[in-house]
Order: sequence, then C-alpha cells, then structure tokens
Amino acid sequence: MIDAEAISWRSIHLELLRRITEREWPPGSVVPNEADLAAEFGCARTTVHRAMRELAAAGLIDRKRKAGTRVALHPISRVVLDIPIIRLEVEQRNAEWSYGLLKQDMRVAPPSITARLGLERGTRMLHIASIHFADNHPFLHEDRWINVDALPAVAKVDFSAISANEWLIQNAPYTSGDIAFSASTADGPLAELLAAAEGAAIFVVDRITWNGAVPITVVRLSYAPGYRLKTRI
Amino acid sequence: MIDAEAISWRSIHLELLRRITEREWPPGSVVPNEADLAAEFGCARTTVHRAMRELAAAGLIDRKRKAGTRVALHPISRVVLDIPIIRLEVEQRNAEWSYGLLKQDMRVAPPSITARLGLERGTRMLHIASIHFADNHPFLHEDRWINVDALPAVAKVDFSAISANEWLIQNAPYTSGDIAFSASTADGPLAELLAAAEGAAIFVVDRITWNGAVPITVVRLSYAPGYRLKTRI
DNA sequence: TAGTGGTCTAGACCACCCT
DNA sequence: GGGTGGTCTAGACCACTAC
Repeated sequence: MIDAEAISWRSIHLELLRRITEREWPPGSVVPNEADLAAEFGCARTTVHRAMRELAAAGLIDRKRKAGTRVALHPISRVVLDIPIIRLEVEQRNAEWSYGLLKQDMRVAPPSITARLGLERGTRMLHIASIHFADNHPFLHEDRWINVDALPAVAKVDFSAISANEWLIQNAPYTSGDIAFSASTADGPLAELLAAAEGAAIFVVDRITWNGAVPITVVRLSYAPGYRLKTRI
Repeated sequence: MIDAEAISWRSIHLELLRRITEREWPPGSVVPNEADLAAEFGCARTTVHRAMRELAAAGLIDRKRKAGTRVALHPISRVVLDIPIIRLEVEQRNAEWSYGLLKQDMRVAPPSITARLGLERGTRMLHIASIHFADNHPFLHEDRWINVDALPAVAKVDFSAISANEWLIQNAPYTSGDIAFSASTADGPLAELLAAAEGAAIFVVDRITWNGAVPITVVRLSYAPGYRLKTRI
C-alpha cells in the first residue's frame, strides 16, 4: 500500500514523549510492544520502531528483547556537547582568532603523562605549549603531549604556523578518547599567560585520544577566567 | 528476497568511517549517493541510509537533498554527557549519599533570576538551598529557584525529606533546558559549606529548564574542590 | 526540473533472553 | 519455547534544493 495517510515517526515520537512526561506511562511501567502500537497508530511496525529508538537513545525508555520496553526509572538528562576546533570556537563568538606558540620540543615525558597513555616511562614525546587569543585577549592555554611514534609526520610540522589543535584534527584520526572537565586555580606562570589574577578560577578540559589501541595525544586546555561552556538539553 | 547474505548497517558504518578517517574520502569531498553505495555493498538503500544517518548524527558528514553528501570540513567532537540524579551520582562512586536542607522559603526572586526565566520582576518563587554529601563529606551545594506558578504541588513538599533535585526529576516534566559549565572561586559562606579553603576553585553547573514555554526552575550546583566531570568520546 | 536524501510500507528472518 | 526488539529488503512517494 502506498502511504495514502502515512503517520510520521516524529508524530509518534511526540505522542509517546507526551505519555511519558505526563505520567500516563509512569516510570517503570511496561510500554505496549511495537506491533500493538503500530496497530494503534495504524502504521508499520518499522515506523513505531523508529520513534522508540529515539526515545531509547535519549535514555527515556529501556528496551530488552523478550522483556519488552519500560519507561526508565531514573530519567537522566543526556547532554550533547559539540567541541569544535578552538579557532572556530573563537570565531563563533565573533572574535578574531590568533595564536602564539610558546614551546615546541622533544623531551622525555613526565611519568604522569606516560602512565595515562599506557606508554613506557621515559618515552620521548613532542611537547607543545601555546596560547589562543580572541581579539588579542588570551582565550586559553593549550598544553599538549603528542606520541610521535604514532605520528611520525608530526616531527616536521611548524606549529607556529598552525595550532596543534587544528593540525591534529585534520591529520590525526582517532577512534576514542577521554574528556574531563574541572576547575582549577591559576598559578603564577599560567595566570600571567592568561592575563588573569593570581588564584583566579580556571575552567580546565583534559583530553586524551587514541586511535584504536594507539595513544595519540594528551592535552590540557586552561580557559581564561569567565569562560562558560554552554549547551542545550 | 530474504537476507541470504545481508550486509549489516554496522559493517557499512565501519567501512565508511574507515574511508573518512583514512582520508580516502578527504574533508569536503563528495560521497557517492545512497543508491550507488547500496549497489557497491550489494544491499538495500535503506541499509546504507541507516549507516549514513549515524555518521551524520556524529557530525562527520553533511547531507543535503539534491546536493548530496560531503565529508565534514571541520570534524567536531560530539560528546555525550549523562547527568544523573545527584544521589545516584554519589552512589555510583560507591559513596553513601546524604543530604541537608539549608533553606526553604517563598520570597521575591532577585531580578537576575526572573530575567533569565522570562518572569516578571518581583515574582515570588520558592528558594531552596541544600548540601549533598558523599560519605559525610560535602559533595555539592545546590541553590535553586522554582516557579511555583507552574508547579503548585511544590509548595507542600517537605524538602528535608527528599532533595529538590530528585523531586523535580520525578514530578516536573520538562521539554528543554540550558546548561552551562564554568569555574568559580569559593567565597566565604560557600567555602565553609563545602569545607573548602577560601578561594578554592569550584566547578559550577548552571541549569535552567522549561516545560514548553513555561519556566520551571533555575539551579546552580557548586561542586566541592577536586570534582571532575568525565566522559568518553 | 531533475536528482538527492528522508520516510513509510509490508513482509521476513534473526538474536536475544525471560519464563 | 516463545515473545520481543533489531534488522534487512524491495519498492514507493515525498521534500527539498541546486542547477
């Protein structure tokens, strides 16, 4: 049959969302199975499945084969953060991005770095420190260690011409990573670099990326005071 | 035809991912259309579509009707944060959760609060301040304003028995919200409440939620020093 | 206007897992 | 064992938009 009066999966999604948020289907209760809902809405089971997959991805329902579908007991907010290249993050604030390289040298990485990457103690890595500016004001400090063994090409790059952040995203694919957000205080050198008061609160992002089992880089981004990472639910 | 040797959308997803990360399809290049890929992989177009939808959701490709599909120029990391109820967050750290109510009173909300919610100046709201503990150590300070007009039932709740965080999640559906993460320093009263040193760096989450166009609540969570919000890419 | 992605259908088989 | 969600197919029409 052609879709003479086809029901959209979005309308079903909204209706199911309504039944959940209005407690028509309270937390923990069993939701009718896909076949029954398809009959109720007069559509194909695939269409119901499409709607329910969205709800499951949002964490609002729990689905198990044979056991059926239940409304989640503890609805969690699932927040999506888009983390762009730093240059774009600055430009999206309608500010002019610029960049200054502070350090670029091969050296034995400290144990705290090698341990987090699962590399041997004493491994030589590329250390890069730099500052990103927004309209000539310090925006963030980037402190990075790169596993040169995984990226031989990186040894020849001039990171005064392109930021490590941008070069890596364009040239070093990765398959997984860890991210941690925290708060820290600006010690002497960092405070000076960020033009911040000594002891100012600094928003910090720590990030490690791997390509398969191969560690690529570990980086700490220290944002100038006042930075807020925003998103919508 | 039955799926005698059906290709799974996951295998196609992985293959397309490989072509993108290994620059076989470089950033900005045009990807073959769904029909061609279906022919190449010997599967239905729907299956290719399923795989490409995942890539589009991850921000790796940009899709437009008629214009076709291109590899994204600036691959962004899309990070998913799961924000649970505070009690569960503590318990997931294998710590015992407890809770202390500091304030619960109706009062005229400050203009900074009403402005953010789009309410009239001088609106009376329910103000709640509390501390959440992990193993009897301060974990976070919750400072919250609730729009009582939207939730009449909230006026009768005893928030010394249940945290506002948990009551709202279980009783106040919302459809959208803003979240902001930032760093702040602990001033005198907050430092004392969190058992932190004066001037310690505090990880702060500001959150506003709406149900449709109706503002529900605005809350500031101030975490004790050392807190890290972690996730994986 | 023509080509592309987006969606829906009806049917089928499979994988999982509770009972 | 049997019911449930997960997936795939082949086909169709629609919506959007670059050309």
